Amino acid sequence: MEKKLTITDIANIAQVAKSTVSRYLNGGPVSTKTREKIDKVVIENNYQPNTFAQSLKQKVNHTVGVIVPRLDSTAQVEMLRGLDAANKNDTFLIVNTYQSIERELAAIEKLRTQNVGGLIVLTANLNDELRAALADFDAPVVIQGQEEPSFHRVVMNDLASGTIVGEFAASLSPKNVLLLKIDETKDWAIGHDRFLNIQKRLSSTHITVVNSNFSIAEAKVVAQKAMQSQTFDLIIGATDRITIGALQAGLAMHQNAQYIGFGKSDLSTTVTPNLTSFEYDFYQTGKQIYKLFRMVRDNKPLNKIRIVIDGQLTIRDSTKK
Amino acid sequence: MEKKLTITDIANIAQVAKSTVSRYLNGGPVSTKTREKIDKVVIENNYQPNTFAQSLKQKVNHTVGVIVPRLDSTAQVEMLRGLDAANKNDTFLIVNTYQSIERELAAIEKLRTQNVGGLIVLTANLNDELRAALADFDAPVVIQGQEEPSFHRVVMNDLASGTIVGEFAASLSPKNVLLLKIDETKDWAIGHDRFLNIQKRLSSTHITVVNSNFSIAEAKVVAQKAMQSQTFDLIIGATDRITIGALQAGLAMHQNAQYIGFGKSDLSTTVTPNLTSFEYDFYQTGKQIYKLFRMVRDNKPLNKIRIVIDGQLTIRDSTKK
DNA sequence: TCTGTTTTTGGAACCGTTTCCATTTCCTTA
DNA sequence: TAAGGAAATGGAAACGGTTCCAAAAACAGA
Repeated sequence: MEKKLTITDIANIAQVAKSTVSRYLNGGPVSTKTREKIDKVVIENNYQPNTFAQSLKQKVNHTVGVIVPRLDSTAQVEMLRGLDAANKNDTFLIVNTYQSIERELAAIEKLRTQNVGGLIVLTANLNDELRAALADFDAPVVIQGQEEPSFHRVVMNDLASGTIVGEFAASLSPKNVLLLKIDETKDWAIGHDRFLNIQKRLSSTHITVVNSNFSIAEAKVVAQKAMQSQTFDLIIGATDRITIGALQAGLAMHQNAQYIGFGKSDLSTTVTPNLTSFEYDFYQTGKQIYKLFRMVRDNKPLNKIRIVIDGQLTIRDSTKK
Repeated sequence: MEKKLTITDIANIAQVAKSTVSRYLNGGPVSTKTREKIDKVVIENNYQPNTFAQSLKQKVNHTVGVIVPRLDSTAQVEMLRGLDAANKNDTFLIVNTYQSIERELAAIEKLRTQNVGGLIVLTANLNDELRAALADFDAPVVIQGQEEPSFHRVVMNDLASGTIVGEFAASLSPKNVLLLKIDETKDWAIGHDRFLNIQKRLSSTHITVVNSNFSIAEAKVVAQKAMQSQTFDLIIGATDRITIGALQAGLAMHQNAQYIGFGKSDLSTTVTPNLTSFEYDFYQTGKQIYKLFRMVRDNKPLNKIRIVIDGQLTIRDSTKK
């Protein structure tokens, strides 16, 4: 708990000017002799420069704001883990916006006042105001999750995924399908893209589409309501959690259906039956996001860069009668 | 993308001294007339003070490091939500340590070099090195989760909870009980305290104790192994996730048992049967942690403060035959 | 040894705020 | 209307660094 030493203290102890200490710290020209002198003092006193003073003067800073819509999601947490793993020397300021656009705007504003050196936005939903706020953010911005041509971005290939899932679903020859979606105004990628081709491939089948939110509980309620009037033999949920909600409902109501989810959570292999699921590697995706961010910050490319992440279907018990 | 305005710019435009603008910003004495003048300029230019300069000058700094062992836990995420909700004007630097002590030490060191104005540690496990690092951290520290008398802390009343759960368990008159614990060297509060009184109350019953980690998958495997040699009629898990893992195993192996968990996750009401669980309100706990932190930072109390959080048992279908 | 060039160093200014202190302005009251 | 005290204001110094520039030291070649 002792008082923190400043660069001036170090300079005094080492009998040099503080500009020399500053140069020493930043790899400027310093003679071997004085370098050793300062070395000794710095190590002995475990000196750490004050980052605020540094950032005040220097223009770039290595704090990167990360905006996350929700933390109770395996996908998001895995991406954060990927960011951490790929991270070189940045500090991430993680802000959870709880899926609220207002909170997201407030977070951006706050990060702006903190002069963060960049922004990584895991996004579910952009409106014009948000787009504007991000567009004139005064540091590099990379987004994930939505196909927004005006930003550098990492997107999941939901259109292709939908095709794969749709084809597999069709191969099961279902009679009556329940799709548990997310409202497309809440999340276009998941709400719209992910289901577009599923619906196409199942166009000759009877389909019921209902919206849920991301919680297991809500999905269960929504599924229960749908099941009251009909019997389904195939249920596809927008995420694993949603599908598990539906599975709980189905089990309780003794509906003998097959289930398909999206995502990659430990839940899919722990429920009974294990869940067939279209899986993305979110950990690797996180690494990609960081790489893209570095690219953008270092090279300031003129055109927006787009990285696409593919996934794969893993078939488990929930689609084996 | 325009250049950021400084307080000097604002002062010039408004034709006042920058000290006046500063006072205006910080609620000092300013006449109505100049207040209005400055108001206008600040709003028109969307002026935001530079936080680095502020932190440089002010002694307290409003970035608070939050160390979290894992993000894939409802409890932890809820506490973070509580922190956010109670937060006045601090910025949280969330660091996920993935339950690794080395990563936690590294995080503390890094946060120190960033001059954070305090530390909130949601902790599962402290060793001597970690204790030492936290003890001479040069800013207020508050921990949650473990009973460490040398720190300001918020702890869950696991001893009392164990008594309640133990009594309820005894009232079910089980013949053969399986306890799914956490290794006490990994998490003393959950591994030891939570189970101490459960075991006392069930001392006349046959008990099998096995360790798991926090994942559903591991719990399922561990439970399966235990169930291979015996049949249990009551299973108590250290967390809801662990209990759900056991439930999955039990269902698969057609063991007709009752189940009790700990925690407060949406999972407990979505599995079938709904889980009887001893519930803590982690959201409120998060708020308490922040309040304690503010207390400590503002008043620098001489003695360590301890706040105890009680929970309550909620009985659901999993203990109704 | 002297001059000229390069390397190292110290001093001062600056980054954008807050805060202290002295001065000015504004009210009250006599 | 003058005097006194309270409230508002401006100027300057500080916070802990970096950076510019000129001076000093070290080195090189003749």
